[in-house]
Amino acid sequence: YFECLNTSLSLMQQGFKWKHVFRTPLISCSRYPEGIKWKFLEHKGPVFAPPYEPLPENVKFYYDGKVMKLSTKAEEVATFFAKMLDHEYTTKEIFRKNFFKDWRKEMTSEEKSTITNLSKCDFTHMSQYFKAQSEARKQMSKEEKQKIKDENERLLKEYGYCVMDNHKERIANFKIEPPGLFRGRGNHPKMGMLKRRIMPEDIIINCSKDSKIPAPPPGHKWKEVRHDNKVTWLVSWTENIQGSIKYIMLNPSSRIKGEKDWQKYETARRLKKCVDKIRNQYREDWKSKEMKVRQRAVALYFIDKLALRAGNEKEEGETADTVGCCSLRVEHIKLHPELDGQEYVVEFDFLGKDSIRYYNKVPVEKRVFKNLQLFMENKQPEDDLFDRLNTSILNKHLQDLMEGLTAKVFRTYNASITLQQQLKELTNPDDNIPAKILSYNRANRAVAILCNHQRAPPKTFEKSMMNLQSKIDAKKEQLADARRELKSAKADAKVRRDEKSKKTVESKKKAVQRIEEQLMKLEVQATDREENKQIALGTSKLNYLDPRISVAWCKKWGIPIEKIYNKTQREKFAWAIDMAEEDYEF
DNA sequence: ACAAGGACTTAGTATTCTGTTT
DNA sequence: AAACAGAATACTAAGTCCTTGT
Repeated sequence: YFECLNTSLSLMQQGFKWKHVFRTPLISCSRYPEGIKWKFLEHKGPVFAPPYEPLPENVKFYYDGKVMKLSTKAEEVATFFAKMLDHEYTTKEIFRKNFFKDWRKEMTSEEKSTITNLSKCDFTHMSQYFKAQSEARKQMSKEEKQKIKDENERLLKEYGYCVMDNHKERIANFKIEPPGLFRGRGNHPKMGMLKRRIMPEDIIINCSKDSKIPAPPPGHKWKEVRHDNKVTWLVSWTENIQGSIKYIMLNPSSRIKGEKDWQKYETARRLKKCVDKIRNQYREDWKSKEMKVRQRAVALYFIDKLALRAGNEKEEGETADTVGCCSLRVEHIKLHPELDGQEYVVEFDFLGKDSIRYYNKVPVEKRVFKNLQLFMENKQPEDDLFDRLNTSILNKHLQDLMEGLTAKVFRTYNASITLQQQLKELTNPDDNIPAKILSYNRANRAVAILCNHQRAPPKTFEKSMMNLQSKIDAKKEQLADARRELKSAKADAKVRRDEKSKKTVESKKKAVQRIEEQLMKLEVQATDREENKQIALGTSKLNYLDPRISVAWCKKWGIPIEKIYNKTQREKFAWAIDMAEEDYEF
């Protein structure tokens, strides 16, 4: 499939146009021997962050009330802080401590001996300068803005694409992350640390031997050039906060990402075939003599039922304290033999990925409840709930149950199956298109809730809700007016009985209908938005829902695909849009 | 068997773009 | 033309899971 697609695309890029392209889905993804990701790879290397531009002389930094001229290096780091001055981060103790420590490392020995207390540093002038700058940027003339746009386009054209196996592919992140202050999420012990500037000497280039190897910037050298076709990345470097590796990789629309995505959903569909067996198995295991097996079975039950993440162990003090299923601690759950008329309720309260809170009260089966009581016996709140279990034990077990099965497949499977089933349940054939789309969004929302995909309510939420409401009110009045007009036109027509007044009645009728439709659309919009206040639909749409389900649904109900997927999403899911027919079953 | 390293997916937020209203 | 709102995109952190080395 991807072979066909890419061939037709690349020919079109050369300026040709087919009369029509028939695409035949192939069953197998990979044309390569095990582990080989490509045969040819050529690219231009990364784009580096622009060099630091020192502040103009009139922008001052004050220490202890006195003007102080900073060395270039110290000044650069100071500007990072100044740019964040309005942010809550800069009031947090850990942030300030980490920042100050790293800032001092960049100072001259003179500066170091003078600047000993962050509270005595006054960045406000610098901050004002940056605010003025960004204001000025907004006020730029059309021509100036166009110039910047053109330059960005040139950069994208030159560095934003690579050639992988005869096909020109878009690169996802060809720009190297600029230096700045690290902003972790949640209560991160490293917040405020200096993210250092990445130089060509830090960069490993990956490309094929027979390609044109990208040239480092003048006067610089790459750290290494390698030719590893068992990986998909083009560029990598080691970041200084966690010491982890960062990569430049291809866009989701690329063959290599698309195939992988497809494969992911095929694995989840294989799970569909054996999930009943697996569920029976873990139910049996709740009774096992071995504690390890019981813990594994209860954890798997949570992963399946609640779509929890696996929960790898994390190094203490290196990251925010967050957990997943296997790393749950005793303090994260409460057992209620009875709660609000329900039996055996488990109350979950913990911080998951990105420090997003997971809070849920779930009635569970009696056996699970009894097991949990057992696991919690004689333990402190900070002890592991599943002390005989970790993700590698769990995944090894899953591998035995089904080839390619890991904990995260359950999330994909449950998300996709929920969407499919919710769509079946919620779609009303008699609804018009906006109402059907509302149903789609509700199905999507059910998944987002299952996966606990949250967002901060937009700052302007209340206001925009009020705006919408006043629009609705106005529309209602308009409708009342139109109805009145229709009524009088009807009465008029009854008296006069001529063609002209009949026509007037018809047109008034149409107007009423039109306004009714508009009103309904607005009301649907309001409901949708209200229900979506704290829920993020994007993540599940992009990562968990088999796109073929959505495509099939659109085809079945005659919904234009553009109503469900925007341009980027259509590019990512091109394979599914072409492949799925209206009878597709996940 | 276990820890560290490596590669890749998933995640929420910040910024920019675009179209509309004032 | 400015202001605004919502959508789209950019950004990069934070997970999962596999591989490698001891």
